[in-house]
Order: sequence, then C-alpha cells, then structure tokens
Amino acid sequence: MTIAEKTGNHREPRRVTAAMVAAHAGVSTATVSLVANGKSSGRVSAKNEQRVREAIRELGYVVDSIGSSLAKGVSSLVVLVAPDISNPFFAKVIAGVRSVLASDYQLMLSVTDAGVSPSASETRKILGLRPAGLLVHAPSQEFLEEIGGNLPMVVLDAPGISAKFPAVNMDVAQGARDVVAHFAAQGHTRAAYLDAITGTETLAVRREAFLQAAGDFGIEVLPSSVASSMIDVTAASAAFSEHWPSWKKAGVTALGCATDNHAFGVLHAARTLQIRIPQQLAVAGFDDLPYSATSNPAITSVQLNAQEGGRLAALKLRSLLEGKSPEPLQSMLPSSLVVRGSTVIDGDH
Amino acid sequence: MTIAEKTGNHREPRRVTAAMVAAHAGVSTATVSLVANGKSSGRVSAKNEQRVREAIRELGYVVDSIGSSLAKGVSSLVVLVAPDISNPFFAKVIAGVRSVLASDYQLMLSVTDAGVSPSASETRKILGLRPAGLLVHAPSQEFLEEIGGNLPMVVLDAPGISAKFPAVNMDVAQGARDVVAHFAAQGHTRAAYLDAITGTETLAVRREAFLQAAGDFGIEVLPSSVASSMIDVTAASAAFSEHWPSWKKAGVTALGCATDNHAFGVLHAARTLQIRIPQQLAVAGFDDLPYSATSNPAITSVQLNAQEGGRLAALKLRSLLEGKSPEPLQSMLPSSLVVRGSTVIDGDH
DNA sequence: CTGTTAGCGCTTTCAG
DNA sequence: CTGAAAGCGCTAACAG
Repeated sequence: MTIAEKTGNHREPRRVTAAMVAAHAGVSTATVSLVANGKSSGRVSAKNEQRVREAIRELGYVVDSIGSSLAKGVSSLVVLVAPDISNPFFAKVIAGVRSVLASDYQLMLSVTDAGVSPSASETRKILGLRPAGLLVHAPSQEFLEEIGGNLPMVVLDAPGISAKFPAVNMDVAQGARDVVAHFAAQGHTRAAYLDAITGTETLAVRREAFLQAAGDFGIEVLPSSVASSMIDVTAASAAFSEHWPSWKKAGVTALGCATDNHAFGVLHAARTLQIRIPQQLAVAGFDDLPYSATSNPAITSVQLNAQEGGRLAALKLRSLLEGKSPEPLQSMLPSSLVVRGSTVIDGDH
Repeated sequence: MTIAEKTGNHREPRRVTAAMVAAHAGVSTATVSLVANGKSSGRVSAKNEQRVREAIRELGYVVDSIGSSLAKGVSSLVVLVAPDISNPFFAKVIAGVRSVLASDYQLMLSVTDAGVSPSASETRKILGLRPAGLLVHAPSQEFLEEIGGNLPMVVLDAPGISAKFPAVNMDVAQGARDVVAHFAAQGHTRAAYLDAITGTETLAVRREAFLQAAGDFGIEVLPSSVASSMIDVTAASAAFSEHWPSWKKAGVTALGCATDNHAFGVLHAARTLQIRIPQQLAVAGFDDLPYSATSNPAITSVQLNAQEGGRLAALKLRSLLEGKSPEPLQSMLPSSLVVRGSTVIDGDH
C-alpha cells in the first residue's frame, strides 16, 4: 500500500490498548502495565512476562502517553524552551541534550518567535503538557517567574540566575573582556556596541561586561554608541547602517556585537557603505558560528561550547528527575576568543 | 518571592481542576467544560456563563491538556518534524508555520540528529502524544511509511511524494537546472557535485536534476565526481578536501553543492588548499542562507522561500484539521538563482 | 505473584 | 438550559 492510497482517510485506526494486550496474553492490565514499563522484575512471573511481551509485539502495542501521563500525573516529556532556534549555535546545544536524554525521555522543542521567551499563555500551555522537566535556554526573567520553582528545570545560559538554581552558564563576561582587551591591544580608543533586543540575561551580561571592560581598558563607549536590533542579519544590518554615520563622527573604530548574527549584518552593511573591515572598523561577535570562519572577512568571535553546555544541562536535569540533586548545581563553561580577519588584518582566516 | 526561594521544592502545586471551578461557580463540571471550550453559545445561560468565567479567572483555571486529550482522543498539539534544525533556513519555515497555527494549536518541534528523520520508535513516541496533526519537513520515505495516512499531515519539501498527498514543495529541480545553465554560460565543461548523506527526497531531486541538466548542457560529471557528506560545514570541508585532488585531475572547474552549508565547508577547505574561488573552482549551493551573502566569497545559491513554504503548509494542515480538503492540495514554490562571487568574479557581493 | 479497583481531569451523551 | 454519569487508557494501591 502506497502512501497515496492511504491519503485522505484519516479514520481512527483502532488503537491497541493495554486491555487488548491483556486479553491476548490472558493476564490483567496491571500485569501488562508492569511489563510495558519495565517494572516487572520480581513482580511478574517469567512465564507471564514472556506472554505479555509476545502479545505486545504481535499487536504492536505502544503505551499511550496520554493515558499514562494522566494516571501518573506527569509525562515523560522534556521540553526544551529556546528563544532563538534560528541561531545555528543552538543546534549544538540540542545535540548535547539529546546525547544524554534521548533514550529515556521524549525531547520536544517549544518554539517561539525569534529572540523571545514564551509568553505567559504559551508557558501555561507548555505546563499543561505536564512535562517531566524543562530545559530552558537563555530565558527572560519573566519567564522564570512564570514557571516558578514547581517543576524540575535546568537553565542554560542565564548568568543572572540565583546560585541555588541548577544551571549551566557560559563565561560570556570573560569573553566580553577578552574582546575589549583585544581591541585595546590593537590600539582602539573608541568603540561601539551593537546589542540584541531581547530580555535575555546572557545578552545583558555581554553588554555590561563589555562596557565595564571598556572603562577598565580606557576605551570610550559613548551612550549613543550603543545600539540594538533583533537577532537577525537583516535587522542588524539596518541598525548598523542607521547608526554608523554618528559613530563614525564620534571616532568609533571598533564594534562589539552581541552575537555573530549581528556581526554578519554589520559585514553586510559595511559592503554597501564601503566601510573597510577591519582597517576602518574592527568587528567582533559572540557564538563563533560555523559560518563565522568563512565569511568575508572571517569574524573574530567569542567561542562558546554549546554542545557541552547542552550535555551538562541535560545531565543535571536527569539527576533532578531521578530525585537527586545535581552535582555541582551550577557549571560555568569557559569561553575563548577566536581572533580572525574582522579585527586584525593578518587574522586567522 | 524570588526564584531562588522556590528552588528545590518541586511540590506539586495543587492543580486547579474543572471540579473546583464548578464548585466555585455553583454549576456542574459539564458547564465549566462548555464555557472553557467556547462551546457555550446557546447551551449555557448568560448568568451561568458569567459565573463560570469569573470563577475561572479567580482560580486561574487552565484546561488540562492531558485530561482533555484523553477524553477527546486527540490533543491540540501540532508536531513539526524536522530533520535539520541546524539549518538556519529552517527557522524561517517555523516562522511561517507559527504565523498561521500559533493561536489555536500548540506547536512543538520534534528534533532528531542532524539530517535524519525520526526513527521508528521515535515516530511512535510522537504518535503517542496524539497530535492533532503533523507537519513534516523533508521526510525520508521510511518515515512516511511509518506514519501511514492515519493522521492529518502535510509534508514540506518532499518532491518525491504522491500528488494525492497534501504537500508544499520548492522547485529545487528548476534551481538545479539554473545552476547548471549558469555554469554552462560561464564556459564550464566539467563539474562535480557535493551531495548530502541523508534519505531526504529534496536532496535526491537536487542531485538528479543537476546531473540531468549537466547532460543537457554538455557538462560532464563523472561518477567519481559525485561525493557526499553530512550537512555540516566541517564534514563538508573534509569531504571536499579528500576529493579535490582527483577532481582537479579530472579537470573539474565547477561544483554544485546540495546545501549552502556544504558550500561553506568547501569555501573553508579551499582556503587551506589555496584554491581560488571562483577562478579555479566555481561553487554554488542551495538555500541561500542569510550568511551566504556575506561569506568570502559570497555564495551563489538557489533561493527558496522558506517562510512562505511554512505558511502554506500550515494553512493546508489547518484545512485538514477543520475537516476540509486543502485547496490546492499541493503547492510548488518557485526558486531563483542568486548569482554571487563564488561563481563569477564580478558577482553580486 | 496477580487481578480488582479506584481514580487521573476532562468531554460528551442523555435524561431531566 | 443543566447536571449526572459514563468513559478515554493507564497506573498504583490493595487485597488475594
């Protein structure tokens, strides 16, 4: 039977229930439940277990997660809440998470519009699924409040969060300082910063650390030299184009970007505006996307270990779900600055 | 109360049930259900409806999706199955989908390892959630078989699928022909193709159309000039590095890539190998990622309208969910070749 | 070891 | 118009 033939007729295929399996195997549904959930050891006779397994296979029975969730009060769903899947950086986080969780839990991604944490009503819908746990990437403060502490949850990339909360962070502050130090070493004395519009903590930390370090290194960043745009190449490009004239006038020769996506937008605008990079303007970003190494020029960027972050966060959640307390409760992953052609003429290509 | 204070105590917050609302409003749960689901018109008195609404607000009641799903036999979940979220292209598809579905359905993304459709067991888990419908991006044939036709479903980017099936496709074949025509116009006579390793139809179509068009345009593509790698900048880079010596020997001067990600890998390797692009090798890809315009050189690519594709697919699914038949059943979105510096010296930058 | 039973929270007939 | 009641499929006590 081809797919085409099956089309259109969405008739409910008679769902195989535990009761059917029980009848088939000549046992009770309780026994079926035990076997199907791997809780049979020492509670079901070998003979019955065997029978049930056969019946399950023959009938193609799969535990209905809805019924199961309702009975248990919780599903086996782990929801990964991410405000910015468009960021390729994020795919690595997922890979890390999957490597730990895939076998025992069902991972689902809750998607929102670019750069935004779920709204209150979206959050409630997520909670309505009764997930076993939540993995939250770069959440806004409001979102965390919304969730409250009544669900096993691990946050990733939320530097502002209390130390009592299971979390995995990237040392973006150090990254920002590295960027500024690098700018200073290159002799820059006036810089600008292109921020992202979003309530995300990690981005606030990047900006604040950048500004602070600038002060420490004697690099001037005028208030008017801090702009922001959505995390989007096009939006960043537009924002930069708008601000460049005044920045140029103010003597800005170096630009820190909240993300590599922003840096890409700047590169793009720079071509149109005939700005030579890095000679006229040095540009650095965060995230070190796979594309950042091959752009023109290649982008100097703060590299973050996304996959390891995802893996660690998933491990912590796993502990939580098993009733243990994650050890250590919080982890901080180092970041490192990768210097390329967008900040130095002879940079790594 | 701060988040920190709430930490650790995952005590079950007493869930507000319909029964509690009913008691509060002095009606039955049936009435609450009616009102909560907006089915009250003409079935509940204005007075009672008012009371129930108040009670709902006061208690902060939210319909429990698990209980609801069990009773109805289906959830309000729409699962978007995507084999390659690492592709920024995909974020646009999601944006399109959300614009149509967000308000009435709950959208969740099922993630897999890069480039692979869900395994049979993963598929069953997805089905176990009893989603209202499925949106499937670039599925493998096996996955479609697995699902069967017993669930409202719309596929995106699956050119091989039967015409009877609701689908939205991108005209990648035309795109491939455009690439070849472009190569021919530039005087190339020997080309290679860097394919993706995955069971995805759209990629097979890209390759076949490329090879076919090459024949038509008198461009030779030796069997040994077709290589493949995972959809990943690093993997593509390695694959290209490995094959380049023999391709070079064979006189290859143009390279078609299955995706822009592959093209990025090639660009990357080309730097190391000191291959001048496009003088020595012209490189073109598919997807026209946001990054493709700013790479070095900028990548000539087949542009696909991802967001519109997502929107159309969601509209079709919506029809299906409302019991209607999508009109038209299938849509084909045009593609267009964007010529840039990776294929012509004076290309668009 | 095994089956019976009572829900989980909600929707939906079906009498009143 | 309204409420009582019967499930949806499963799990967890609890008796045997």
